[in-house]
Amino acid sequence: MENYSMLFPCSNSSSYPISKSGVGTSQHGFGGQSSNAFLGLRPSNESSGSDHENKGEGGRDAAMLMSQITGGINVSDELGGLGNGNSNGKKKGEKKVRKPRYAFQTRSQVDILDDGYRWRKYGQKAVKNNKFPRSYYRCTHQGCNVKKQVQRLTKDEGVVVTTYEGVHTHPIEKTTDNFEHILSQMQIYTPF
DNA sequence: CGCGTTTGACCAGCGC
DNA sequence: GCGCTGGTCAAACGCG
Repeated sequence: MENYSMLFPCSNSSSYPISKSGVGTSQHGFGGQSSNAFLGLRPSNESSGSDHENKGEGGRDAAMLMSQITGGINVSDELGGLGNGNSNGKKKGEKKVRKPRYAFQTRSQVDILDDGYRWRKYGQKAVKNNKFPRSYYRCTHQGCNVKKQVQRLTKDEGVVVTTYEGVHTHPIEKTTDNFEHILSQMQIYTPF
């Protein structure tokens, strides 16, 4: 994963100069943890197999726009009933099916990128080797189980790493005029 | 009052 | 087996 090709090589957005220094996250291992890839994600090629959930409403999904960075990793199955009464979040005996995750980093003053969807924060954790906490968000749309994690890099406080998990099953909720602007800030890497 | 955030606790996976 | 860490829950709280 050392080789991430930049799909959106930071256009010359004047207001948000992107330093190439903070780019090679994989080299630094994201705070020194696993050398695998983004946030410990592993690049894999089985993502194609998960098309049962990849129907992204005509590609409006932000994660799809960002294109895939880290391949599908198997997370906990349908995420469905984690906690609801069911003590065991996972079923025994069943192999866990992970949803593909898409990670990208942006240089932004704010942690929360307004990608047009409504997110509800459901957790925050201090991460090892990182002085900034990681925030966990879930899409508030009914039936949509998309999650995302937002974390700021210790090495470069201006860089925010967002990891999407899953694909939205509904159209975008509000138009984001500044979405292009966000895209212009984005640096995306794909394992090739 | 409804919705979203905060925060501590809990649980499971993984490495040693 | 134990401890660490990441991920999630859920009650309390805040804000519009």
